[in-house]
Parts: sequence; structure tokens; C-alpha cells
Amino acid sequence: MMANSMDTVNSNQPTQNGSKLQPCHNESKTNLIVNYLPQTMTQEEIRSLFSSVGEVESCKLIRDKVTVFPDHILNGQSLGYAFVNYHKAEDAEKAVNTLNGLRLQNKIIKVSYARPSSDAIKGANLYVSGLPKHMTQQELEKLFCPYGSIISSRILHENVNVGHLMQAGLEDQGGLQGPSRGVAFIRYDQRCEAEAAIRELNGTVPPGGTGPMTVKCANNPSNQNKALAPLAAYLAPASARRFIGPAGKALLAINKGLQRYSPLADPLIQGNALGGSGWCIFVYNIGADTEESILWQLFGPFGAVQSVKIIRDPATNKCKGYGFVTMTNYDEAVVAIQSLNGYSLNGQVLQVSFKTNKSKS
DNA sequence: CGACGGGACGC
DNA sequence: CGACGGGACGC
Repeated sequence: MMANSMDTVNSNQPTQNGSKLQPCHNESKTNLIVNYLPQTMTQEEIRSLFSSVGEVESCKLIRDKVTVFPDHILNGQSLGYAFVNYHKAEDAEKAVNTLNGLRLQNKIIKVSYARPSSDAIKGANLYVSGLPKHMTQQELEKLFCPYGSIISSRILHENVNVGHLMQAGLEDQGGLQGPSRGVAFIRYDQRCEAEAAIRELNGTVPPGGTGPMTVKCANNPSNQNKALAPLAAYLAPASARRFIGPAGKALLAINKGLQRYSPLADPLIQGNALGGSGWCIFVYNIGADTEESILWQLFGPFGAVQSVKIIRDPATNKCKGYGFVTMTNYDEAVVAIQSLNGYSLNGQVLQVSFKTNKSKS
């Protein structure tokens, strides 16, 4: 089956692009990249696994970095991949042969040679928006493959409201994703390939599309944008605390004595661009003079709120009676909805539910 | 008495 | 189905 076109180019291949000199000590034959690791697997567990094949020189699990404040950087979640460098090339080869495709928990890991690190492979990840909603991953790759070797591609999808399934832990069984958001990532082998794709494709109308798409460099995944969103969750009352992991506890420790902090007043939260990855809640029957801060006050106590939006009449700037709140975590969103639906605000009874797709897309 | 933006950066 | 790095050569 060709379902998995995710890894279009296998990075095991001897670098066809490199008649260039390799780094002095020939790391390209000993250094491996391991993808699709289970979320919970630690660096030590990975090292242990790969040590079963041969002596490991180094092992590095890549983790998200969470910036709490400019002077507090914490290791966050595993990004699901790691680098394992062996002392001996033969051990690396054996690891590829014996560990690639190994099933660990619910994942099939991929073990392949790491491309030599260089500036040429940095910045090769593209963010694409404005794609037709019906475009498939195959069509997407066909559109982008003329400009270089595609390492991976991914179309982002809407969340789909199937809470009972998610709670049963079945979300990994596949098939539950919602419609395309018209947004995708394309990773090329080389930065220059990505740059060529931007030059050639940005602003053009994709096949089957009705308007121009945007093709640009993707943001660096581990940067400060994420910083304050987790903070809102960790400072929230008990409802959210149950879900805190080790990183959250560290955050809590750091934030002791910061009672003063209020997400309501924080422009980085109010104006954030995190929207789209969380659970969007429709809030109806709010008064004409309702402001964003009211929604923050209402929803903040239930957990991590990513964004808040009051819909206004552009002419009068008066609220049209509804707004949207995006929360990060499904469980917290459910509790917020259950708690706030029917709540009386300034004499009006709120109707609160997950957002539906009634818009004129 | 009316009823689901706009822009989107992956867990 | 799934995001291809890495602060540090320093007392």
C-alpha cells in the first residue's frame, strides 16, 4: 500500500547531492536519525535500545523548548525523533537493518542515516496556506516535487468532535481527522530547493484552486511563540491541574508567587496566533457591549485558552451577539462548555457549544 | 427570536 | 499516522 507517502525520500540514500566533502571524521556512516518514536520514550530508553546493537557514542532526543520568560527555557515534549551516533559504522548499519520498522507501543519507528548537518539543510521546511480543501497529499507533492526532493509533507486537518472516541484512546486508530484546513508543510532536502519553490509557487493558483496560495518558510517549531499559552493552563484552577506533566510541574515551581500574572492583560496571549490547533467554542447570546476580557474571565478558569474573539459589526463596532474561544485541551473545553452553557451573563442566558461549520467557507 | 470570524505553524 | 539537531571547547 502506498498510504504512507509521508517520507517521500528516504534519507538513507548516499547523498546524491554531495560530491562535497564530508566532515572530517566520517560521521555520515555512524550517525542515525530515528523518527516516529513514541511520545513517552526517554533519551535513556532510546540509548538503551540502540546499545543492544553496539556501542553508542551519543544519543540525543530532540525536545520542544518551552520559553516561559526570557530567562527560563525548559525542555518540553519529545518531538518524536532522535539522533544516535555509533562508534562503528558496522553497528550503525546493523541498527538500520534490525531496528528500522520496529514497533514500539503504537509507533513504527524509522531508523535511517542522518544527513550530514549543514546550513544547506536548514530552513528547508515550508508552510503553505490557501490550498484547495480537496487537495490530497499526493497532489500536493506533485505540485511541489519539481523544485526538489521532498523529505516529508503534511496537510493539516480540522479537529473533529469525537470526544467519546478520544477519551477511549482510539484517536490513533486513524480516520478521525476532519476536513483539510488548506494548510500544509513541505520539507525539502535542501534549503535552496525550498527557496525555489517559494519563488515559483508563492502567489500562484494551485490546480483546482480558486485563489492564490501562500508559500513561505515555516516558523521554527521551538520558539517563544508558545511561551505563554502553557502558562495560562498551569495557572488555572484545579480543573487543569490534573493534566499537568513533569514539564508543567517545573513551570508551576517557577511560577510560584506569580499570582499577579493575569492572562487577561497579556497582549502576547490576547493577540496570539496559536489559533487553529485547539478546540474552537462558539459562544452565543453575549451582549452588544461584550468585550474580549469577559470571555477570558469566563473561560480562563477551565484551562488553557488560546484565543478569544468577539464578532462585531464593522460599522458600529458593536458585538453581533457571539464570539469564539479556542481552548487547547479537549477535556477542559468540554468542562467549560458544560459549565458555561446556560450561564446567565448580564441577564442573558449564554449558549455555549463547540463551533460548527456553518460558515460560508 | 436572533445563531458559527478570520486566518491559519504540526503534539 | 507521526515536525530531520545540536547553544556552548568553557574553570
